[in-house]
Amino acid sequence: MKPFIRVMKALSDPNRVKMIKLLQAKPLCVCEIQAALGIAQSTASKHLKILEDAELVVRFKDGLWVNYSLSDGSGSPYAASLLGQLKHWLDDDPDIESLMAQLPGIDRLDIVGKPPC
Amino acid sequence: MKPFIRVMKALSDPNRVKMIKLLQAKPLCVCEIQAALGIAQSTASKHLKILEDAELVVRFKDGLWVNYSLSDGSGSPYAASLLGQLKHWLDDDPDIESLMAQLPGIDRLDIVGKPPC
DNA sequence: TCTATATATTCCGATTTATCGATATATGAT
DNA sequence: ATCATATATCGATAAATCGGAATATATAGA
Repeated sequence: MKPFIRVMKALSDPNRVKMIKLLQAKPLCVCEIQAALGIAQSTASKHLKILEDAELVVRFKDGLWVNYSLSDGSGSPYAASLLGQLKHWLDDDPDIESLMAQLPGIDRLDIVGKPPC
Repeated sequence: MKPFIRVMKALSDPNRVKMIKLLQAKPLCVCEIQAALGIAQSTASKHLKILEDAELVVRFKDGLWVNYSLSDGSGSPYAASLLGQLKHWLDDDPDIESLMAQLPGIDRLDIVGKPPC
């Protein structure tokens, strides 16, 4: 029961669902997700932990960055099923559409904002 | 987004998931569900409203009783998908097993407890 | 109409959840 | 070793959620 509830709870928050949709495009680091959603860094990190605990996403470090990507679902049949459905669900949702539209402009190297010249 | 979130939230509570599993066996009235779960009547009624708003269950009145049964899913693809999966999910969960085991002993006519003789 | 009963709604306290700012941790570079 | 930076954790606050008791609503029967 617990693992199932964990997956449902994880997908009960709009920001976390948006994270899943973002990660369908490509793996992203915390700061990119944070920028795409316009939320505080601590908030993004906590949401990602909840998604990870539900086995919906996996994390792998790359130097200073921590990248997240969708889980392959092997750890949880509930996560696997929902991830599969979410591949086509919500694609025509206005919030999701505008979110995905701005994703190409998001790059971890632009976020810090290095001073010119 | 809202309809999807509603379904996920509805299935994020153990008591509501148990209600879905109970209704897989047969339609039940509020008092039967309340008795099976051992919760207050107002609590049962409130949970059922949340499930109904998510289009996971439907209600039909029969005199003084209000019966609930699983939705056919035609109103929400999210509800339809989750209801389909829940047909086989959690069947071996200890809580669900003991819950279903006591279901045959639950009857709306026994709940009121008519005096003997 | 009055009574009894099954359900819905309201009210309230307790717990959880979402969010952010501040701080701690970890890693790469100097 | 020190510094800078990306991320995680902690602390606090506001909002949402869950539970039950009390009350309101609706319907069947006398």
